[in-house]
Amino acid sequence: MAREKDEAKRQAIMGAAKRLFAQRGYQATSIADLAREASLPVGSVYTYFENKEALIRCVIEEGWGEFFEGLTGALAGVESPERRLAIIVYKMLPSLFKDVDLISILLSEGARFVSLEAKLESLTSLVEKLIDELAESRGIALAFPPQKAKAALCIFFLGSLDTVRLSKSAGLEVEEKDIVDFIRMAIENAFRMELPPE
Amino acid sequence: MAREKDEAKRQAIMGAAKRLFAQRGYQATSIADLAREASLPVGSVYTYFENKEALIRCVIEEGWGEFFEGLTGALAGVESPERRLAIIVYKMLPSLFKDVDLISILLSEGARFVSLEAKLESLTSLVEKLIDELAESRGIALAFPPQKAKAALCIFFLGSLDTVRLSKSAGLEVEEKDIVDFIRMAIENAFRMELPPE
Amino acid sequence: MAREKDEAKRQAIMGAAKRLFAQRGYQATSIADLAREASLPVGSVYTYFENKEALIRCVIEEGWGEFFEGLTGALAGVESPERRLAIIVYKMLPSLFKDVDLISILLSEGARFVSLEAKLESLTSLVEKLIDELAESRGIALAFPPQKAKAALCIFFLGSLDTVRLSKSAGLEVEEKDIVDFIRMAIENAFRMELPPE
Amino acid sequence: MAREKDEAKRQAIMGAAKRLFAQRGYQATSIADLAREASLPVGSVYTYFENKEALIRCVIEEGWGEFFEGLTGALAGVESPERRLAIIVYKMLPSLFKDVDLISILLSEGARFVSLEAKLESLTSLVEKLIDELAESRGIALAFPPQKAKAALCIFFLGSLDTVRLSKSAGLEVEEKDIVDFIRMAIENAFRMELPPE
DNA sequence: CATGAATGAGACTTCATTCAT
DNA sequence: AATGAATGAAGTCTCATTCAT
Repeated sequence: MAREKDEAKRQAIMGAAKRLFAQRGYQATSIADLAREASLPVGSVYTYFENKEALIRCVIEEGWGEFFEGLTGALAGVESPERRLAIIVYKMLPSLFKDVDLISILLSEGARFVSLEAKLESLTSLVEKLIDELAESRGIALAFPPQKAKAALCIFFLGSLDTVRLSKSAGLEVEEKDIVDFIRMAIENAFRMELPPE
Repeated sequence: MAREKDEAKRQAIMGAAKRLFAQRGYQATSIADLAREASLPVGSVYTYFENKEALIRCVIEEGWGEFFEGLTGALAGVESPERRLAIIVYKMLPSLFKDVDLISILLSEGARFVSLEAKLESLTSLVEKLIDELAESRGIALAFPPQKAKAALCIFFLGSLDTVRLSKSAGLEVEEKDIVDFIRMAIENAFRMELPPE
Repeated sequence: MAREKDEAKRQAIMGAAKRLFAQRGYQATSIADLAREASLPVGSVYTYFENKEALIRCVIEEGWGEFFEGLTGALAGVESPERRLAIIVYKMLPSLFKDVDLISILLSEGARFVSLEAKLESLTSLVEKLIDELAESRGIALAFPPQKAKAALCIFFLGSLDTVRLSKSAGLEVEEKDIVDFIRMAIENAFRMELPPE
Repeated sequence: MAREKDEAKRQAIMGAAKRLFAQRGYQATSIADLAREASLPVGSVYTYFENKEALIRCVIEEGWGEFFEGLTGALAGVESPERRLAIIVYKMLPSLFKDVDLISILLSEGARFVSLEAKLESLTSLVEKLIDELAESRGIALAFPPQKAKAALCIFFLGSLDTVRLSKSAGLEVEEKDIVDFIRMAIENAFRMELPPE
C-alpha cells in the first residue's frame, strides 16, 4: 500500500553510523552528520531507528551477531578440535580484524551501550570447551590451568582487537599477521601441537 | 603558598576530570559537571587549563607519566633482568590496574587525544630490551621470536588493561590476580624460568 | 454501505481526538497519537479531515451542536416556562456535565478555534427569552435586572462547566449534584418559585 | 565577582511568557518567541528558568501569589465582615480582572501545571469563613446552605474569570462592571444586606 | 480509497567559552 | 585572579502533511 520500509536505507544508515562512530566517536557524531554520510534526510534516521542510542546498539549487536554467527557457522560440522581451533585462528579472527570500525566501536563505546561481558562470556565459554576437548584428546595438562583460562582468553581476544585497532587507526606498527602468528604460537606452545594450516 | 593553593585546585580539577571522563566519557561530561565535582567555579577550570581538550590531554599524559616514571624509577638500580621483570609484573602492572579511571580513559578516549602508539612504543621497547637481556642471560631462544615480540607485548598489555577495565566497570568476572598470574605464567613458560617472588 | 464504514471511521477519529485533546491538549496530541488511539492509519485522518485544526473545530462544533440540538429538541413543544427551565436544569445541564472531555476542550482550547462567544450568545439569548416569559408570567420584577442577565448567565454557565471540569479532572471536591442544586436554588430565589421536579 | 543574576531580566522573561502564553497558548509559544519578546538571547531563558514548564509554573504561582497576598493584605485589620466582603468584591476581584493574561493562563493551562484545586480551596475556605461570620452577625440562615457554599463559590469565581477572559480576548459582550454588579447583587440578596460602597 | 514512509522545519535544551564585575 | 552569568551555535528529536504505492 504505502512505501515499505527500505532495507537499503536502513543499511545505509547503519553503514554511515559504523563508519562515523568508529572514526569520530559516538558523541562527536551528530545525526546530521550521519544523515549526510548516508545521503538521507535527517528525519529518515528516525524512521529506521528509535533514537541515536538504539542506532549504536544495533550497529554493535548486528556486527557482533554477524561475527558470532559466522563463527558458529564455520565450526558447524567440524569435528576435530584442532581444525576447529585452526578455523578460529585462521579464518574468524582475521575476518573480525578486517572490521576495524566494529572493533573500534566495541572497544571505545561498547561497554557503555551493550553488555560486552555477555559477549565475551559466550565467546570464552565456546573456546574453553574447545580447549578442554583438545587437552583431553592430546592427553596433556594445560599450560594455562583451567581457572585462568578465561583471563587468558580475554587478554588474548581483547588485546588482539586493541592491537589491531591501534595499528590501523593510530600508527601502531604491528602487522596483523604477527598478531595471528603470535596467537598460533601461544596455542601450539600450550598444547604442544601444530595447528593444521588452513 | 599561593602556588600550593593553585596546585591543589589544579589537582581537584584533574581528579574530577579523571573520574567523570572515565565514568561518563569525555563528550558527555560538561565543564559545569567538572566544576561542580571539583567544588570550584566554572571559570577556574579555564584558569588552569586552556580548554576541555587540553584538560583530557593533561589527565592522560600526567596519568601515564606517573605510571611510566614509577616504572623507570622502580627499575633504576635493579640489575638482574629477572628481578626487573618481577618488579614490572608484581608491582607496576598491579599499580596501574588500580587506576581503572585512567585505564578507561586511555582505552576509550586515549587514541583520539594523545599518541597511544608512542606510549606503547616506549613501553614495549623498554620491555623488549629486558627480554633480550633475559634471553641472552639464560642462553635460550625465545619462545616468542623477536619479530613478534612487539605484537605479543601489545596484546598482553592492552589485553590486560581491557580485561581489568571490563572486570571493574562492566561485570566481567575475571580476577585481577588471575590476570597477573597468567602473565607470570606466560613469561615463565617463554623463558623456562621462575619469576622471583616479590 | 460504504458510507456507513466511512462514518464509523470518522467517528473513531473524532472520538480519539476528543479524548486525547481533552486529556493532553491540542498541541500535545500528534496526528500519530490520534491514529493509534483510533486504530487507523495516519493517512486516514487526512481522508476525513482537512487538517488538525479542522479536526478540533469539528470536535467542538459537533459536540456543541449535539448539546444545543438536544436542548432545543427537548424544549420543543414544551409550553410552560417553568418546565422548560426544569428541563434545562435537570436534563440538559447534567447531560453536558457528563461530557467532561467536551467541556475541557471547550474551556481550554475552544476560544482559540471556534467562536465561543457566538455559542454563549445563542445559549444566553435562548435562556433570556425564557426568563422574560417567566418573569412576565409570574408578574415579578427580576432579582437579576435584565441588563445583567447575560453576565449572570455566562457566569453560571461557564462557572458550572469549569467547576465540573476541575472536579472531574483535577481533584476539586465539588459534587455535580451540588452544582445543579445551587443553580436550581438561584433560579427559585430569583423568581420566587419552585422549579417543577423532573 | 561575576555578574549577578539580574532580576530585571527575570521579570522581562516572566512578562513575555505571561503575555505570549495567554495569547497563543503554552505549547504554541516557543522559547525563541519568548526570548524575542523579552529582547534577550535564547540561552538566557535557561539562565533564569530550569525549563519551559518551570517557567509557566512560575508565571502562574507568582501571579496567583500576588493576587492572594494582595487579598489577605487588604483584609488584614479589617474587622467587619461586611467591609471585608466589600473589599473582595470592589477591590480584589476587579484587580484580578485586570490581569486577563493571568486569567487566561490559569483557565487554559493552569490545571495541567499547577494545583488549581488547592488554590480554589484556599480561596473558598477564606470566603466561607467570612460568610459564616456574616450569616451569624446578621442572624440569618444562608440562602446558600453551607454544604453548597463551595460549589457556589467555585461557580461564581471561575465563572467570573471565564466571563472576563472571554469578554476581553474573545468578543463576548459583557461588561466587567456587570459582572461585579451581579456578584454584589447575589451577595446582597443572599444576606439581605447592602454591601458598603468602597 | 488506503497506507505509512518520507520530509525538513522547528521545537527544546545544552554547553564551551568569554568577560563584566 | 576569581566568579558565574551570558551567549548562540548546534544537538537530538518531533511532527503535520504529502504522496508513492
